Amino acid sequence: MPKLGMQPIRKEALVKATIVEIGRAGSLDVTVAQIARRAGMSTALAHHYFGGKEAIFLAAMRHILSIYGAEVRGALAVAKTPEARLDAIILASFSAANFRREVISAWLNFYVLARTVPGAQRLLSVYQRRLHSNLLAALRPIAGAKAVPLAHAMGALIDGVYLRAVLRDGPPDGQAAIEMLRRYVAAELEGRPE
Amino acid sequence: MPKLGMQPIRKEALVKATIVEIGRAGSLDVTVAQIARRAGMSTALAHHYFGGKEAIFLAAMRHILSIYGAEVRGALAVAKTPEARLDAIILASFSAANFRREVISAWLNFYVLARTVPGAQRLLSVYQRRLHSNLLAALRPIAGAKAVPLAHAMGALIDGVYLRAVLRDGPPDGQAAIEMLRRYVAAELEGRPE
DNA sequence: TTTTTTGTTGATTGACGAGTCAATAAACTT
DNA sequence: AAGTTTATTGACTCGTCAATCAACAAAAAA
Repeated sequence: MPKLGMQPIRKEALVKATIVEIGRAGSLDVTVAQIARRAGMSTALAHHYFGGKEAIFLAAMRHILSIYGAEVRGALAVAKTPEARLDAIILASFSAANFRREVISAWLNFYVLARTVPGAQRLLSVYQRRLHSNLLAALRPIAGAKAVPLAHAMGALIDGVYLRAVLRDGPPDGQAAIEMLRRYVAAELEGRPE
Repeated sequence: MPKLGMQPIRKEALVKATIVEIGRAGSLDVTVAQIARRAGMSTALAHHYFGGKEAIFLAAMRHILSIYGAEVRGALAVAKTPEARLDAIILASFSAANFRREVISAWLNFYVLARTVPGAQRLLSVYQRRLHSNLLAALRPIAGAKAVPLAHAMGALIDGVYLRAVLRDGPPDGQAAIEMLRRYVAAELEGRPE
């Protein structure tokens, strides 16, 4: 029963299954068989479409980062003031779509993957640079010379909150994370400038 | 030529070798054979002394956390004011001993390990609770009601800085990290209290 | 001196997992 | 209708690795 045009459907199913399985396992120790089973196909088919495990992982990572990127872009598009833009980035970073157990778990493991696989390293760098430049663009008009160090600190803080969310059990608290970030920004901005 | 009292020596060698190997590999995908070879013994001996791979990992993790803990304790002992205590924690967190490539890499991977292995989870929780209570004790007298959220944020920020250090290549910049933390604390504290 | 304890390893086992292949089948092309 | 491309899988290969075992050696205890 070979219906045609299966490729994109299968690939998407595999990518989503990969994220779920990494979330479940809590590590990259996930077999192609597990992923394929969850996606409802044989391991051979998974290999057929992606060529190898690493390619599957990279596709899953790209998927997560692209969703995050799209969400940030969307929120930035409607934000008119620098303050609103900054808040948009914060909100997108901890939105229900991104700040979910499995996604965070996958994201942590992609950090580990980036230590080994150059492709993953590159993807993560892109994400970090984009985050940084978005933060900087929003901060420059309102934070003056503080903008650069503040952007760095915010990036690190966001990553740190993600990291900690993964360890606690129970659902991650996006609202608390958002408040933590807002509080920090407010503290830095209300001080005397320069 | 069985000299006696080898156990502690062998164990220590294995623990150190484990940290090095995890740092090199950038992941927990390290074989017992690799660890044993670096420690200068056979795999069978490694199993003999530790019983299994997981126990070796846990011992390595305990080792890293205990060094960090000792350093914090030492620095706190000589700090007299709350400000000095806070700074002591910051300094210890990014000291030359702890803020090293292999150690950071191992530490990141222990975070991943904690998602799977209850023993690792427990160790990490202990570390986090201790860090939090140390921060809180130092902050309470100088930050008032802000102390609790500030302590949470500092913990997350420290973790985030660690996380980011692992991705950049080249040696991690402890000085920059220290300045980031100090700047953060200063910003939060200089605002009007409460 | 026999026995027990501690140290040590080469060789082996047993499991598991990534990737390949050959084969089957249905759709599209010519 | 014959040929080609796409979809799909069960079975297999090959490598790796954690863990175990049997054996040997030397020190300490009996």
